[in-house]
Amino acid sequence: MKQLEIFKALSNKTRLEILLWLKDPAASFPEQVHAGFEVGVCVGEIQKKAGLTQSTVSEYLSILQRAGLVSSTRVGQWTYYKRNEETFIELSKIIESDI
Amino acid sequence: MKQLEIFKALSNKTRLEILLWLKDPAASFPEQVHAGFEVGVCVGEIQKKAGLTQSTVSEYLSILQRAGLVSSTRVGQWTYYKRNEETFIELSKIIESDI
DNA sequence: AAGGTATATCGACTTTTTCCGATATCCCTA
DNA sequence: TAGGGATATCGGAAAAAGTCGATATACCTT
Repeated sequence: MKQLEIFKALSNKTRLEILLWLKDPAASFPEQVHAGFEVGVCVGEIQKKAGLTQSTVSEYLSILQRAGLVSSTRVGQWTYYKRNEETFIELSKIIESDI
Repeated sequence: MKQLEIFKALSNKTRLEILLWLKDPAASFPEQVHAGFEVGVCVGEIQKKAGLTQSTVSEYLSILQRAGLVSSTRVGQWTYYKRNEETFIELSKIIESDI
């Protein structure tokens, strides 16, 4: 686990918000037409909620993904992102003992 | 607890190293002449070990302090910094449940 | 095959962070 | 109270991150 990359990914207000939204997609986003929330939430929905441009949000999601905090699944023309809970658990342990 | 500020403070290689060194000062620094390690480690020792300028290290320490990760004690002309373990514990809990 | 929609990538500009040298402040001792 | 040592603060140059609009790519539908 590359802690530094994770902390950098978490050092941005919008990215922290995205992670929170993804914690409870049903509460945070309107119903998705093309897939249930099990696969995650598509970029477009996240973008609308974040209020930044499509390119910025896409970039943010790949920063979160490179840090291992989310993972993505492509389904048709949509890419769905969801949280990677194992990374959060690992991170919490690292903070308890390795930092 | 201001998570964003904490994550920013942790987003730097040298600052992470400093926190690690402060975890076991006796193993990381030469014996201090003017005080035992209970009060912390003085800026000069940290600076030597970090290999950056005095001003940079002083600045880094205050970033860590503003984030609540370390605290300082002035004794004579020395300022001793030590870890604030409660913040690390809190942070680990926040990651488990609030992020 | 063509057009449309969703996402990713690129290039540019702005803002923030990194890190330095110089200087100021604080405190000790002669 | 003057000089010296330790730390803090200031101002700036360079590098990185934030953010955008434009364009490319991928895929779906007709």
